This record gives sequence, C-alpha cells and structure tokens, in this order.
Amino acid sequence: MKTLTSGEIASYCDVNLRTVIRWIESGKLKGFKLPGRGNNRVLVEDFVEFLERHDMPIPDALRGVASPSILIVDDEMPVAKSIQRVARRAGFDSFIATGGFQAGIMLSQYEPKVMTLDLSMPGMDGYSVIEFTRDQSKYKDLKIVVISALDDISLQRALEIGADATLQKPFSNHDLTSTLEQFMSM
Amino acid sequence: MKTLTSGEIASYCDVNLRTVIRWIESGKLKGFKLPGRGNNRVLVEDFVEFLERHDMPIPDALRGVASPSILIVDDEMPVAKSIQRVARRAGFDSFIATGGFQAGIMLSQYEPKVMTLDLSMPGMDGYSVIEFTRDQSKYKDLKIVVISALDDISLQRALEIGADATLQKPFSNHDLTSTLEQFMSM
DNA sequence: ACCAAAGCTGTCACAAATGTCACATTTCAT
DNA sequence: ATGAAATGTGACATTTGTGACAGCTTTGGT
Repeated sequence: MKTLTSGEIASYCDVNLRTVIRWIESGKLKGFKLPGRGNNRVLVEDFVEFLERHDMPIPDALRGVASPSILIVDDEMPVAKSIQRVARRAGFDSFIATGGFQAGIMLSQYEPKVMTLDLSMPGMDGYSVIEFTRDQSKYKDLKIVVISALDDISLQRALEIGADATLQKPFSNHDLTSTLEQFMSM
Repeated sequence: MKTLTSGEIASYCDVNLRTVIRWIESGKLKGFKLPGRGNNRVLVEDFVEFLERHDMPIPDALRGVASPSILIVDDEMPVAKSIQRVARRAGFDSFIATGGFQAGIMLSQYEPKVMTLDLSMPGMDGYSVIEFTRDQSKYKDLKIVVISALDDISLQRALEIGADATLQKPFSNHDLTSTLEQFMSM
C-alpha cells in the first residue's frame, strides 16, 4: 500500500503543490488525510488511475513496481525450467508454481506481469483458472499465456474466456521469447 | 488480542515511526506502553478504528485480523456450504474455494485465521498444500483443519506435516463447531 | 473585436506537521 | 545467553497546508 505525498505528486505532474491540494479537495484526485493537520496521502493506484483518466503520462517509476516478473505454472518441472531458461535469456525474472494452490499464492504474492499456464495439468482445470482470474479486477492487467499440447479448438476456447495468447506444445523458443517480450513491454 | 508495534503502524500508514509515536502521545491513536522503556503497542481493533475515523485506507492484511474469517476449501459445493452453515451459526465469517488456485488466491487475499481443507480433492494434493503453506512464514499462524474421508493413517500423516487438527468425514456439527471455536479464539 | 466574469494555477510567508539522524535501550529470534 | 533487529528520544531539517492575491485562459455576451 504505497502512498504518495502531495509534494511528490506535484513534482510528478510538474505542477504546483497548491494545485495538487486543490485537486484532492475538489475530489478530482482521490486521497486521504493524515490525522495531524491533514497532510494528504494518495494511494499509488489511485494516482495512476487519475493519470489515465486524464490521459496524462505515467512516470516509469510508478508503472511496474520493481522488475516485472513472470509466473510459470506447469506441473512438469522440466518443462517449467525450460520456459524459465527462455525467460531468463530474454532478461526476465520468473517464478515456478507446480500446482494450482502454489500458483494462486504466488500470483497474489509476486504480482507478476505475465503468467504462463499449462492448460492440461492433472486435476487442475486451466479454464477455471483463467475465468477466476479474469473475474478479479485486481488482475485485469495480468497477461495470461496459455501453453498447451491440446488442439486448436481448446486453445481458441482459452482465448475466448480471457487468455491473451496461446502457444501450442511443442513451442519454439523464438515464439515464446517474442510473446514474452511483447507482453512484458506493455 | 493481537497488537501492533509502532514500526508496523508506520509501515502500514507509510509514515515515519516518529510520527506514529507522536500520534500515540497526543492521544490521536490509542495505545499502551510496555514496562521496559515504554515501547508502544496498539490493539489492532484500535488501529482499525483509528483508520476508519480518519477515512484512511485499511490494509488487507488487517481486515483478516480485525474480523477473523475461515477459508473453506472443498471441491464439493454442498459439503462446503454445509461447513459454512456451521461456521455461520458459530458466528464466523467464511469464504469458499472450490479449487486449489482459488484457494491460494483467497488465502492470500483474505488472510483467514482458519482454513478447512479437504484432503482428497480430485487433482489436488492436500498434503502438498499443507507443506507449501507451512513453508511460508507468512502463514505461520494459520490454523489448518483437515476434513477428509480418508483413514486414520492419512489423517495422522496430515498432522505430522503441519495440520493443526483433523476431522473424519462424516463429521458431527458439534465437533466442527468446537474445533473452529478453539482456533478462532486463539 | 472587445470586455468582463469565472475558473484555474502560481507565488509568498508563516505556522504546524512530518521526516532525519545518531545513539542508548529494549525486543526478538536463535 | 547472545547477537541482530527494532524502538524511543531529542534536536534539528524539510515538507506541507492555508489564506490572500495576482496572472492567465476560457467563456459568453454585446
């Protein structure tokens, strides 16, 4: 729950501090006041939403927090490792989850930018994972890359319910790399 | 009766520790002092009340502590609902997860005090859920109640790897109630 | 084109709140 | 017990909120 002071926002927007306070007071920018004399604080997410709403440029420092990462969900460790290798070679940090429960925990803990998902994991329904994730506004920006040996129809269905891209196994490292690069740079 | 240190509050409010101490000293935030040199402690409920009074955002992590809840993990909705009924009758809020992925997300999102876990969910290894959870210091206070139709040996094994209690299906509402009450009051 | 009103932002100075730093002391985990 | 990490404290440095006022742009009417 990172917050910004009125002064920080003023410098981000290259605007006078007085003006920022007026934005907050008029309700244009959502914020809250500290108990003391009412110093203002604004949640980073509220500030970003404010910037988007007004088509204002978003400072890099506020976009992805640390270094955006990738969550690799695959029950077969060798496959997961190989995806991880490709990711690392492209310069991305990644984490591996070999089960649904782990995946859920790690997703909410690391807040990765991209999740690769094996559709056909034993006992875990990849489709419901996609649907559940898409229902949560918290993960609206998460990119889901489905990686599966299933047929085109299954992949098509994954796209329909919310996946952002699909890769059919066996996939080429080149395709995976370009997909990751595309989403990680968004 | 969970308490917070001045430092924890400082990081929750994204404010300097010095400031938190001043809030407490001026009476804006209710707290008490340890015998030693007067280190401050604040009851979670007092802190939450303080946040509400000043229209400040309440961290997710504290919602769970302020009003402790139960996460019910069971793939059979009827069973889950019946557990939920018992919980509600005992006065506890609860959430239902019907899959591992959902369970992971909800665990980290709601930070429940107790998780009931069906060991034999299709495609999801209950044991690995217990082990994974126990590995994370974040969930060291989570109480895991295994509910399963498996035999005593399986339940015993669950206890050994970290479950806090087991209930054999079919369970009596009375046993479930007393188990929940025991853990929720800790 | 002209003018005035209205709305937004910038400037200034001051008081109040918050942050910083160093160090002694206490807690906490082992 | 014992060392590492967190906390309290005082003095001092910065930042912030506020009100009043001025400049600028927009708007609308003539």
